[in-house]
Amino acid sequence: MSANAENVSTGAGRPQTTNREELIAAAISLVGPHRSLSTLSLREVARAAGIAPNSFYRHFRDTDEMAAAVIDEAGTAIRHIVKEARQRISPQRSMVVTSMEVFMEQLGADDGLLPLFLREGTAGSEAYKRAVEAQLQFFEQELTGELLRVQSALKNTLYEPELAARAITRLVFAMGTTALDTPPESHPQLITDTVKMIRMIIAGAQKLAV
Amino acid sequence: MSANAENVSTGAGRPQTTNREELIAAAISLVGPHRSLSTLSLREVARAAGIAPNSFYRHFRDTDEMAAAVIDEAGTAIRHIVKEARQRISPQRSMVVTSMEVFMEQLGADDGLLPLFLREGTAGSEAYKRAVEAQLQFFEQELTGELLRVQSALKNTLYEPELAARAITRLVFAMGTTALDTPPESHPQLITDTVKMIRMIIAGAQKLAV
DNA sequence: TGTACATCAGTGAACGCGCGTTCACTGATGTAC
DNA sequence: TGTACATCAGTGAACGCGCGTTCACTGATGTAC
Repeated sequence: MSANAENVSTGAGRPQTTNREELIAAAISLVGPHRSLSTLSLREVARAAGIAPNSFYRHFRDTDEMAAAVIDEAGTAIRHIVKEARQRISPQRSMVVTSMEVFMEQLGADDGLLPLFLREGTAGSEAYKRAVEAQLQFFEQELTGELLRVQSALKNTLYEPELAARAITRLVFAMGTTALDTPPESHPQLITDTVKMIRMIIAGAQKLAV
Repeated sequence: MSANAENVSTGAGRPQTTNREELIAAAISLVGPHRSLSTLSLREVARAAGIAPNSFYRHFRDTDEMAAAVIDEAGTAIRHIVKEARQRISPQRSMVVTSMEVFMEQLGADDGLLPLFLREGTAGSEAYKRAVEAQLQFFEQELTGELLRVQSALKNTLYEPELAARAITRLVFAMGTTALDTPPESHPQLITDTVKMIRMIIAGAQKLAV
């Protein structure tokens, strides 16, 4: 996906003054928190990146290929964020609350990668949706493991832990999508609400296991 | 919203051979289960309805106004479906299972109104999203009432019933959106999974109430 | 009953616009000799 | 060190297309007289 991402000089040729990364950045800044990638025009992206429209073809076959690269980048970035978030989790702080905080933090982050990701999972072409779905399943697996670890430490068992993880993941993403369209003042309330919902799911999975 | 919906003859004039309803129907058939209303062009809709492009203006100010009418219609239709579904609920059949069945039935229905509704709630303009959000809150209220009724009959109490209703609603819509992009063979599995998730939420709300 | 008229859905032609895409070209670079 | 050359990102001009929108027009109808 990123064979051409580095400014490699293999042999000869005029060096790139614009590269794929810059076009991707231009695309991300253009879509902002509310537009969909599929509404971007080639000329618009080229304009934002400061190149002639036809120069776009030096980097991508078409806008679909660029959109795939953008989603790829967003997925990578989000995986990295999740990894980082896991290191914030400590015995003192609830995993659920910490994760939600990180999630909402990222919703408002300047790079806008999480909003982009949430959006393309529901709008966007088949290919985008598949990319997002793959990431979601990755999160679900991680969360399943995390749930089992915590619960077994507490000597609890869970009913269908994969389903519980799936419910939590989908719910959080749904609430996150809602948050995109509500003012930031309402976000703390949204977080506490979502945390309560997650607690219901976990409590229910415990209860049904008995 | 539907002042001109009937073929009223007030005074005089050439009678309509095409009306708003036909344009709305054309729009619905064009978007199908996967396209978004916002990608429809005026000319495309006019073509599908068999009128000249400029005739479109006899019925709607622009495509946005038509889209609003489409969502309005979808909302009305879905409210009607919900009402009908409630009559299928009996002491013998679980409310949760019955509702999910109706929901999935509508996902595959020919008119495609529910898919349209799910889609515009996440894609689509601000105005569409507000329309969908309003319907969602309506569902949540209904479900809260339903939950309280059933649980009090069972001598149970619930922790934050509104939140439980909200979690269930959002989860069902999220799973429904997923179902739109998966083959029908996988739908039975999706239904049983979603039913289990709903049971977790209800069980959790019961447990946390103690 | 007959006629003039207002109403109004629908029309064909035309407009300017942004779009994706193509073409032949430029010119800076690293490499081979 | 100098020169010829292959490479390749970037360019300006041009294309045909579908779009939203406007204009002046048509013609079927119900109503007033």
